[in-house]
Amino acid sequence: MDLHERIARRQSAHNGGRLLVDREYLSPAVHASEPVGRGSVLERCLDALEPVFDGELPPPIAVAGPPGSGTSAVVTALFAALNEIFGDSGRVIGTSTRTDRSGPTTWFVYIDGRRVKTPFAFYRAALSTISDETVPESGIGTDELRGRLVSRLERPNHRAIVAIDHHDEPETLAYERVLELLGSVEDDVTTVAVGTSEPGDWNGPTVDLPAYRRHELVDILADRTSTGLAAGAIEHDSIRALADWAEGNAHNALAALYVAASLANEANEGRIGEDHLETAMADVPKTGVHIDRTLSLSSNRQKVLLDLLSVSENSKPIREVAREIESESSVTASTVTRFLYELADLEVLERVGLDSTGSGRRPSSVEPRFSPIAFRSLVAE
DNA sequence: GATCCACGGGAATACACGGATG
DNA sequence: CATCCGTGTATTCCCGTGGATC
Repeated sequence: MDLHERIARRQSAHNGGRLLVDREYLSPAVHASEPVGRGSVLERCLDALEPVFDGELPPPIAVAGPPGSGTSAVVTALFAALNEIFGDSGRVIGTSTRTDRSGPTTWFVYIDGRRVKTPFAFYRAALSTISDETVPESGIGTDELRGRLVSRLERPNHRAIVAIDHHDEPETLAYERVLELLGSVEDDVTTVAVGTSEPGDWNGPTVDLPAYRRHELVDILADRTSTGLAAGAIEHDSIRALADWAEGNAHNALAALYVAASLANEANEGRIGEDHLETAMADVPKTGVHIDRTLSLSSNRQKVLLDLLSVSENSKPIREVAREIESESSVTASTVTRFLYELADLEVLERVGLDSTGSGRRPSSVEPRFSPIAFRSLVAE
């Protein structure tokens, strides 16, 4: 966004008296194109990738940090920038950095394990970064796609660095699986494993991210509010309160900010009040999962989640919840039940044991491990 | 026609508990 | 007393089908 655009948004915000200037910039599911407050981490990542600058491939690297510590934010930003410089997408963009460069082509491929879960999807995602031809979505075999990837990488002076993000979450592409899929081109590819922990029996270099410190969280929140909200829409004290509450978890801080802003906006108030902040912090579970985990689900699961939120005031057995959801949707209770168990396996829901009501096995209930208000708002888009 | 894979439903299995059995 | 059994529930698992795309 250039300066004119910023000013225009600010102006329209004042004219319309609107609180939300840029909803997307406030979204906890969207990474900033340039991470705030992670300069030293970026440097350490570049250190680990140093051989690239000499036209070599570095050894496999792990990037690990606790939830909300910015691992994804750092890697997505870094890979986008590096791919601009070292990749060769075939696009005719004559940036100065590009024309100065000589030497081998190195693509920086970012794979989001939450959305890329099958071999077919993996090859497809990799190819779309590496090649500028359009990659079919179906109607073509997985072997065919692998063949295209291999032939592209086997050419001299062509190689790739593949980041596999969220490799240690349930049902995502595991790191070992990616290694298998890359087996036939392993000499031309190196990997970056991004997650909350290193892959099993890891003995390569690791870039460890610490949780954000308080003032860093304040900077992140201030950056988002200055662009996303009308001027003066939030007190600096409120930002500090959010940062304190989030205890280093940037996702939780941003989610609560987003919820508070949404509440104030819906109430047609020009600024975020104390009550909005309180409600927001209560709505975002501190030990929950990233909101993007819910957003990466298929639409029918999201629908079931929405129904669950509207149905379950107090914790009821899964069987009853499923029956109520059945009446609002087109699927049977049996299918809803299975979805709810699956969502619990994905850690999106938490199973809560209930007291036995009679004979038979003890029922359990499910509760969201994400912010309901943020989910409703983000899914509606 | 080929291919991927999301969908959906119900079958199969696991568990809890009380009561019968050895 | 220890174990088995039957019944009722909860949970997991499997697999055929069809939409979308090429």
